[in-house]
Order: sequence, then C-alpha cells, then structure tokens
Amino acid sequence: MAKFPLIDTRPVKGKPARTKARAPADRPAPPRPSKRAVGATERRAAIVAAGLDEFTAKGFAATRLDDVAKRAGVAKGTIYLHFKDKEALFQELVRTALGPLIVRISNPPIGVGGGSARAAMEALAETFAREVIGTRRADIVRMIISEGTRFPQLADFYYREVIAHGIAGMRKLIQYGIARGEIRNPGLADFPQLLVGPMIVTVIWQGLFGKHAPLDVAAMLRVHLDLIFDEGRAT
Amino acid sequence: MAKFPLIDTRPVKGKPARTKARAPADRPAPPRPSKRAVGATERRAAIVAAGLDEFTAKGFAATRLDDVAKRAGVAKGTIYLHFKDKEALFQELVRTALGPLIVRISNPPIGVGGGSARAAMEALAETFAREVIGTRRADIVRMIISEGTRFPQLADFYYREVIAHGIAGMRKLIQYGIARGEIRNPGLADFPQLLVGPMIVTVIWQGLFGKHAPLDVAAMLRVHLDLIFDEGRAT
Amino acid sequence: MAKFPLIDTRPVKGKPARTKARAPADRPAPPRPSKRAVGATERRAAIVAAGLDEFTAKGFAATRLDDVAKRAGVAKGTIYLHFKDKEALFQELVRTALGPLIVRISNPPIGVGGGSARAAMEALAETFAREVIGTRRADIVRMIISEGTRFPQLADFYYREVIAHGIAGMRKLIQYGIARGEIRNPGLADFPQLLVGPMIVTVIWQGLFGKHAPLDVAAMLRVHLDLIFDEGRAT
Amino acid sequence: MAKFPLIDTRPVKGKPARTKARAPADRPAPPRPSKRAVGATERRAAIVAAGLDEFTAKGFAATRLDDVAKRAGVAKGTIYLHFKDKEALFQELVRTALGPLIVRISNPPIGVGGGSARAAMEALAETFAREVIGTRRADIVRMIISEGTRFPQLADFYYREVIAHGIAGMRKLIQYGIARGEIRNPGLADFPQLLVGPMIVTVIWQGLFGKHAPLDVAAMLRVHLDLIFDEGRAT
DNA sequence: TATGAATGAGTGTTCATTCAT
DNA sequence: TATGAATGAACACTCATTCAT
Repeated sequence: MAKFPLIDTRPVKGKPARTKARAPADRPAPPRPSKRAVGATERRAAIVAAGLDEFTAKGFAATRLDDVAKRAGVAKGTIYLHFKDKEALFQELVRTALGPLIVRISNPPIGVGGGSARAAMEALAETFAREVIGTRRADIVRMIISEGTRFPQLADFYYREVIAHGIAGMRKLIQYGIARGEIRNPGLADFPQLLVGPMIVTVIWQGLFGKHAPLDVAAMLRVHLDLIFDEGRAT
Repeated sequence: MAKFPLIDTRPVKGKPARTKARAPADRPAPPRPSKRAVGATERRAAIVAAGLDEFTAKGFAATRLDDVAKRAGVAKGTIYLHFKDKEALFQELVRTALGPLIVRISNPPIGVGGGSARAAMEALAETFAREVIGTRRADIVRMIISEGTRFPQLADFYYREVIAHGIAGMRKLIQYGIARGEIRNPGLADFPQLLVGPMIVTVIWQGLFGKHAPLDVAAMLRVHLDLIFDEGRAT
Repeated sequence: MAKFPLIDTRPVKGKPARTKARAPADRPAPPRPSKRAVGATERRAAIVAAGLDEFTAKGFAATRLDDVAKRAGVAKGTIYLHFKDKEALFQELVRTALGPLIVRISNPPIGVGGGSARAAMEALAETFAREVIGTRRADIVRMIISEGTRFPQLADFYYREVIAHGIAGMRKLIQYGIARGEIRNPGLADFPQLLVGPMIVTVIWQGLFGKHAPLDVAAMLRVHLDLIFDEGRAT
Repeated sequence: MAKFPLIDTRPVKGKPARTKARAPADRPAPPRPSKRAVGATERRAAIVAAGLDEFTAKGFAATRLDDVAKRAGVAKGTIYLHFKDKEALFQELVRTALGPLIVRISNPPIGVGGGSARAAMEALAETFAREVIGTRRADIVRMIISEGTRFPQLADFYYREVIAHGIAGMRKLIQYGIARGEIRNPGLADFPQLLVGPMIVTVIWQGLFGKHAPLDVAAMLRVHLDLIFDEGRAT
C-alpha cells in the first residue's frame, strides 16, 4: 500500500522498463534494435522516447532534432508529421511523461486500512528513493525545473495537472497525520511543500553534485520524517 | 548579527541595487550610460551584468551575444576583448555573482554572543526571504540549477566554492543547536541539506508557479524551523 | 598519339567545355540550370565547379562560400551536405580537377610505334599550349602554386598523384630520346623538371603579365625543344 | 663580376642579413630585441619587415594585421599612421622588397671585360642558387606569383619595374652569347624567359615539394646552361 | 605620433523547417 | 505516411579600421 510517488513509477507500457539502465544521450545513439517501429503509433512513441532522452540530457535549446530522429530510428521529416515543431514535441513529451502520473495522483492512498501516516510517508519516501532517484524520472523532474521558466505554458500545465494534485494529496496526508496525533505541528498542513522539499533537493543534489558527494537519500529522508513526526530525538 | 545568507546581499558597489526592479530580458534594452567615457572595468562589469540578465532569462544556449552586447551598450566584438567565448563569459559571470558570497560563507555568525541557534537560523531565513526571493539572486540560483548539469565544470566550481562552505556552516549551526539542547534530533547534523532544502524549494516554486500560487515564504520557513526545533506543536 | 598533357584535356562530361569562355568570378553568377530536378551528383558537381571558379579567382581565404553557393545555384547549407567545411571543399575540388589527369599520366605514350622523341614532345607541347594555356586548367595550376604552401597536405597529394608520375614519364621520354641519339645531353635525364619548366613558366607569365606582354607560347616551346634536341642552330 | 640576380642580393641596410636564418611566421612572433625601434622611419621599416614575414608565410588574405603589429613590436593603430590600409601596406612592401633590385637590374654586367656569356650566366645561376633559394627572397618571388593575379596593379608594377628590365638584360646577355658564337640558337633571343624559367621552377619546386624531393638546384642549373650552350653532350 | 580598446560588417557553420519524391 | 536532401535564417566569432587618449 502507501504508494504515492510524485512521479509515476510503473514501467512505461511497451518499453521494457528502461528505468535503471537507460541510454545516456551522449552516446552516438544506439541504432535502436526495434526493427523500425512500424505502426504510426509506435513511431510516434519512439520519437517521444527519443526526445525525452535528448531533451533531458541537453535541455531544450541544445537538443538537435537530428539527434532525436536518429535515436528514434526515424527520418527527420517524420517528426513533423507528428508534431508541429520542436516546441510542440517538447511539450507533448512532458505531458506524455506525466500522463500516467496524473491518474495516480488523483487517488490518494491514505486511510485505506487505518495505517499510520508515518508508514504512508515512509513508503512514499522509499518509493521515491527507489523509483525516481537515479532514473530517467529524475531527469524529467530536473528538466521541468530547468526549462519551466522558459516555458510558462508548461509550468502552468505542470502545476495544474501534477503539482496541484500532489499538494492536495500531501495536505490530506498531513491532516491525516495530525488527526491521528502523529504530527503535532498543525502549521505543516499549510505548507505541504515542506514534505516534498527534501525530495526535490535530493534530485537536484544528485544531478549537480552526485559525482562529488553522493547523498544517502534514504537516510536523509528518514531524518526528514523524524523531524516531521517529532521523533529521532537523542535520549 | 546572525546574517548568513546563501547569496550575498550587499548591494553591488557602483550599481544602484538593481535588486528589486531589474530589467526583464524582453525589453529592447535600457538606454544604459553608453557614454564612451566609461573605463574598461565598468565596461566589463556592464557585460557581466547584461550577461547575467540574458543568461538567467533565456538560459545558456538560447542567449544571443548580440543581445548581451546591446544590453551592455557595447559592440559585439567588445565582449571578446574580455572573454574568450560565450562559455567563458557564462562561467566568469557565475563566479562574479558568487564572489562576494564566498567571503560571507566563510565567516559563520554563530557563537558570537551566545545567541540561540534558533535566532541565528531565523535571521538567516529572514535574510534569505528578503534578499534572495524575488531578486536577481534567485535567478542566479535557478540558473545554476538549470545549467549545472550541462556544465559539470561549473557545478564543480559551485560545489567547491559555495556549497561545501555552506554545508559546513550549516552543520556547525546545527551542532551548535544540538549542543545547546535546542535541536533534539542529532541526525540532522548529518544532513544540513535538510536545513537549506526549503529555501531552494521556494526559489524553484516562485520561479515556476509563483504567478499562480505565490508562496508565503517567511511563514513557510517559520514552520520549517518549528519542525527542526520541535516547536509549534498544537497546545 | 603522343598526347601527354600535364593536365587532362578532355572536356568534362556533361558540362559543354567551359574551356575557353569561362565565367569570371566577378559576374553576378550565371543563371545556371537551377531546376530543382537535378540529382545529387549534379548538385555536387555544380558546387565543385563553382568552387573552382571562385577559388581560382580569389584564392582560398578570400573566397566566400556564399558566392560559391550562389554560383552553384544552391543554398549555402547545401554545401555542407557534401563537404565537411571550406577546406574539405577546396581539397576535394583539386582532387576532382586532377582526377582524370592522373589516369592519363600513368600511361606514357612513348615507344608505341617507334616515333621520334622530338615528335612526342612536340605533340605534348602543342597539346599543352592548346588545352591548358588560356584555360581553366591553367587556373588550377596557378592555384596549386599559390595555395600549395598553405596546404602542405595538398602539395603532398599533388606531388604523389601528379608530379611524381609526370616526372617519371618525362624521364622515360628523355631516356628514350637519349637512347635514340636525339638528345645528346644525358644529364637532362636527371632533371626532367627542365623539360616541363617552360610550360609552368608560360602559365605563370600569362596569368601575371599576359595582358601586357602576351607570350607566343607555341613558338617559345619550339625554341625550348630546339635547345633540348640541339637543333635550331643558325646556319 | 657577372652578378645579375633577378632579386637583389645585398643585405637590407640596417638589418643584419636575415638571409639564411629568418624567422618563420608560424612562431609566436619573436619580441624583436630591437628596443622598440624609436625613430618613425625605423618603425615603418619594422612594419614592412614584419609584413613581409607574415604576407609571404600566409598570403595576403590570411595575414592578420594584428600579427604584423605584434611582430613589428608596434601597436596596431600605428600601421595606419604609415599605410592607408592593409592593401597599401602589402603593395608598398613588395615595392620596398624590390626596390634595391630595380637599381641593380638597370645596370647589366655584361661586356665589361669581354668575359664569356657562359661565365656570366654561370655566375648569375650561382648567385641565384646561393642568394635566393632557401631565403626570404624566394618567399617574395613565390608571393608575387601567388598574389599577382589578385593584384593586377601589383603585377603591372612588377612587370614594369622588374620583369621588363630583367628580360631586356637577359636578351642582351643572350645576344652577347650569340655574337660571340657561344650560343648557336638565335631563337633564344626572342624568349629570354627560357633562360630564367628553370630558376622560377626551382623556387616553386622547393616551396611545394622541397620537403619530399629537394632539388639539387646548382646541378640542375648547370645542365640547363649546358643545353643552352650546346655542351654537356655525351662523348 | 603612438596606442590599443572599441567597433561592426563580414563569414563560416549550424539546424529547425520544408517539400519533392 | 515517410523520407532526407535542400533551404536559409540565425548566430558565434574574427579582424580591418577607427578614434579617444
């Protein structure tokens, strides 16, 4: 139970879970064994997947559609059969990446069996550490943070479709914890951002400084929860 | 006392604190002094300032040196008298922006007069809210987050010169709080990131969603501190 | 028989012998076929031809790819579909211009039917005067002389592929003449350059001073051969 | 006696005969020990000398005035105090390089003491081999050949001031030889170019292929004279 | 005169976008 | 639909030339 990730964690259908072993964008672009992804739908999906790789690795402006096409095993012109232009591909791609997540977010998992809020949050943290940190999903989050300012439309969409729901869910979870007496600071319900904050920070940290000073994400999130639940005190 | 901002808050000498009212990058470029009488140093500073505006607004790849030059009131070629190329300008610019900060970071303000850790942190939070949020400094932080992945060198520099010092300072502050019995969870000393995390989050939040859902940063940071100091509990 | 020009003299296939009336590089660029129906090979050939015109007229550094493109009836970017960069175009162009020549050089025409060495050399000289002097081929030779120093790679190539063969052929011809008793100075076989020298000189002379003092190339080469064959003496 | 080089061989006054050991233009540019060449005239001379180095090494278009200035130990702007523009410097420079030569050319050395024409020509050839081949003078000749087409004005000047005189001198020498019965082919008097041709060829050859196949210039010129004087025959 | 910082037109190269096949 | 050659606007960077000192 208690799964409630900010980012969808289920394997993308049809693509065997590139989660752990994804292709970095700085390799010459693997020929994509997939024998030319016939159906139009597969082609489109291939373009989106390839775009995700490239955009997350290089950012919007520095990504070349040529590379995307190559990586997708498709001709450059084909991209324009599916997307109006580079920006359309980019936005569509973020939407696609977030799609499954939106469904999930709408069904908060709390109060199902009377479990503790702490347990729910721990599960959330653990899932996050396992299914986001070090995966392509982290790249997506980083990308949204990076490009969001330049694409207000995108930020809006992200806010409406993901953040708003997520915040609402978090708040419910917090209120649940308050109601059960687990959380003693009622002010937390006003700022659910404080609950997710450390997760965002870990994503950024690992992306920028992971090489130098990798973070023990799980441990850190545990301390974080201890603070919230007023536990972990010495003595 | 007890000032400890992540980003330098003193007005840049000679430039009347463009802090609050900075020029958005989409205006045709402000008239600028433009008198030929300005010295080489001022010219260089103007380029750096213009670059800061443009890079933070558009990102590295999308920034045109032509625009930087125009904004700096300088010919395009002039940029190359001061910087080897676009990337050199970018890196130098980050360094310059962080320069004063580094000095500040190296002098942690604790233990001066036996003040409480809470007070120190509150001052820090308040300074942050006032001098970073809504400021060009927030843009810089966002920019580092955005471009850091594409400029490992830069991320390294940032880590070495700023983050490492900042983390060390935070840890000292936390240990001080623990020693004084203010903070009861000793685990926090292992993850000073948890202390700064919410600040980073507010920067990102305001940048991306500020228009839709502005955050009461001060209030949020207060709750954050309450969690850390185990206060704010109902009843 | 007895044709042995330093430069290929056969009309380039598909292009009706721009030999005598070639377009000077300072005309706005001839209308050119320009129909989009031309195949990739023709396009490439057009670029090479245009490049030849421009490079020979202006030299490597002063040639603008913009002009080459215009003259070829092609967009600037198209050049880059065929050549890595300006230098690659230049080198390829020299190679192409010399290509047919290399084949010819490899098949010396002597000893075929026991003809005299003098006859062979006369034919060579006549062909040279007719098919090189005043021709685009002369431009190529001049260009190699001009740019060779700046492109050691190119000079190497030219030496290996053309000069070495040419020198060897000349030497054979000379030795043939010596064996037949036509040439009495055996030392000439050590310096075949002396045989070709005057031809090179005429190319340079006509290029530099032709306007002022045109040279009767045929007559001069005849005297040259008289010297070699120890003829032409008064009385 | 019998000195009659196409190119002046006397050391340039005030400059200690950089003949053999000249500075190649691809070195970082020697600081020029000369303590800043004070007098205006020295400055101008320094610029001309530096220009000669650079232009011969890189050609007109590829030479940067910045490099010339650096090599001359002068500020870039100073060049414009002495020369209208890059082209003016270039032309002036060629004139200067040829200046002393013109004087010499006007005083043909033949018939002085009734020496043989062969002796005169041998002396000429020897001087050429010693004082031109492998020296900066060869560079100048090569440069004129290279850039002449692009600078008709320059070629005109060169023709008028040097070539015309030289050709006339050669013709006189040839006629002298004919009159003395040394040269039996009177046709040679119509094409004095045939006399100088091999020298030009050696300059070009050494410049382009000298690395691969250095030429024994002296030996070659001897054979050349043997041909002209109808000597060197076997038996 | 001499300087060298400043200029800005010019050029090689890239890459999103189009379109004939 | 799919292709990929072709396009041409855009941009980083250079360098001859100017000019305030």
